[in-house]
Amino acid sequence: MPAPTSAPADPHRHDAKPRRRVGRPAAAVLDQDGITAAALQLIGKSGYDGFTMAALARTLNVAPSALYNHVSSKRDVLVLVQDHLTSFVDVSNFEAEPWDQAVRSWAWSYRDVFSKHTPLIPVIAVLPVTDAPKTLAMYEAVSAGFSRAGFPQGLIVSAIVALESFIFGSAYDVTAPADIFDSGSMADSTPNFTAAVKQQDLEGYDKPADVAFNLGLEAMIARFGTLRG
Amino acid sequence: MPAPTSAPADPHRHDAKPRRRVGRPAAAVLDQDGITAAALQLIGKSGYDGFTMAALARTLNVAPSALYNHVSSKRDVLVLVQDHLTSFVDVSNFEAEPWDQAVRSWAWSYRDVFSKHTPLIPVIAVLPVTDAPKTLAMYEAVSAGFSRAGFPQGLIVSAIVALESFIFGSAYDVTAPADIFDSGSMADSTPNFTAAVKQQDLEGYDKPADVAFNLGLEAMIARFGTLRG
DNA sequence: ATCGTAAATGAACGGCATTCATTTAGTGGT
DNA sequence: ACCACTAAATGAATGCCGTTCATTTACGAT
Repeated sequence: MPAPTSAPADPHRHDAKPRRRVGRPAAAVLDQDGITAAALQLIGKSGYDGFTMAALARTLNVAPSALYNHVSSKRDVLVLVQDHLTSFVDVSNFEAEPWDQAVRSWAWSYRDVFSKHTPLIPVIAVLPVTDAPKTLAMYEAVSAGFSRAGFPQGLIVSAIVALESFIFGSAYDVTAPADIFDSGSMADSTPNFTAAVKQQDLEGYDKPADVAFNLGLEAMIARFGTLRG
Repeated sequence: MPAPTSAPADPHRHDAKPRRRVGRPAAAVLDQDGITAAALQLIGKSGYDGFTMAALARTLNVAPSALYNHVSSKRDVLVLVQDHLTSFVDVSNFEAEPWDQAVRSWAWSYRDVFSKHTPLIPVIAVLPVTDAPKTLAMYEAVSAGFSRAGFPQGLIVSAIVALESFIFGSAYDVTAPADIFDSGSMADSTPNFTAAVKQQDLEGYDKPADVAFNLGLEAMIARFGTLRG
């Protein structure tokens, strides 16, 4: 039976709250840039776990299905975010500084940007550059720098890819827990490794991920430098 | 109305098929090794997209919920698979061959194994070694090799991490589409990059991913070799 | 004026990992 | 020999999630 105070059911009655607007709005409230910005903000606040199409729609005050008028999938949104983030990577030094300095600042900033966005790495790694204009612009700036520095034309892409692979792998490394190499109760059966880990802990001023990144990056810079004509 | 030939509903009647067995089986049909093997086989057949707990259970002739008596999550299964795969990585050369040769064969086999399993990389990269005994065994073999080769104790872990980061990043690279760098209609605005890609295509006998991996790996081997005491 | 279309809604769908009450059959203790 | 305990299965249910679709509406062009 109905609650005593409730009015009888009437499908046509007016609610206290006005009906939510439906249909074409006065001006479009959504576009790809707005979606990208909202996505980036949501990811910053809730991480990639909390980043769902429903949550994204909520921050935009819109129904989830409305998003699909502007993007074709969640992956699409991730691509937009990825491309936007790439514009934060520092390529400025390829214009003024010497080649090795430029590579260094490029690589460090690239790693730093994506170490906070490792879930994008599987997306980037297989994404055609056509779908990511800002990323393409980065490649242009970097390869122009390599070219100007006298790098053999046929090796430029390979060298960039090698550096990029190292950068992506190292971005994961940044997010690893500090005690990831603690062998715990199995220390007895792994004496060499356990000793190496202990020694590293003793010597390390900097964060282990930074030491490893520096080591690999300098190796590549040194060796690739000898390839310049 | 019921179909003419159907018997009246009777909750106690015996079906033609015997009731599915419920409750404790004569002998346990599941264990972690069996789950790991089945998971690996399923991934091989259906890829990581087709790899669901329901599908895994189906291949084992078991209800999905039964899996949770032996693993605590899907991630758990992925960890088991990851650890198993690591035993396919070749560390044998650290015992007989010179250091640089050993690193080479280790790195190539490591990359080859996980290039077919890139969805595991985010799992490995942050996984405490305690949870992956075979992975820990690999680290022991590798760090023993570095130690025997006269590598300074405090740098061994950093060097391995740098190599590993490069390996993981390069594993993604293997899976990238061949025309990933085709700049298409934007070629005009990226002359340097477009030229570099074209030149690479002309010169390349080997697969681009292999050229890049070789380039980076040899850079690291050469540089790290100079650190040995 | 009218017509087409862009852009919103909300209901529905299928799939996913995971949880839970329940059932059963071995195991170990008395 | 009996009983209590527990390991290991079932299947129903839960709560998300990404995505689709019919429907509604208002702007802009003809």
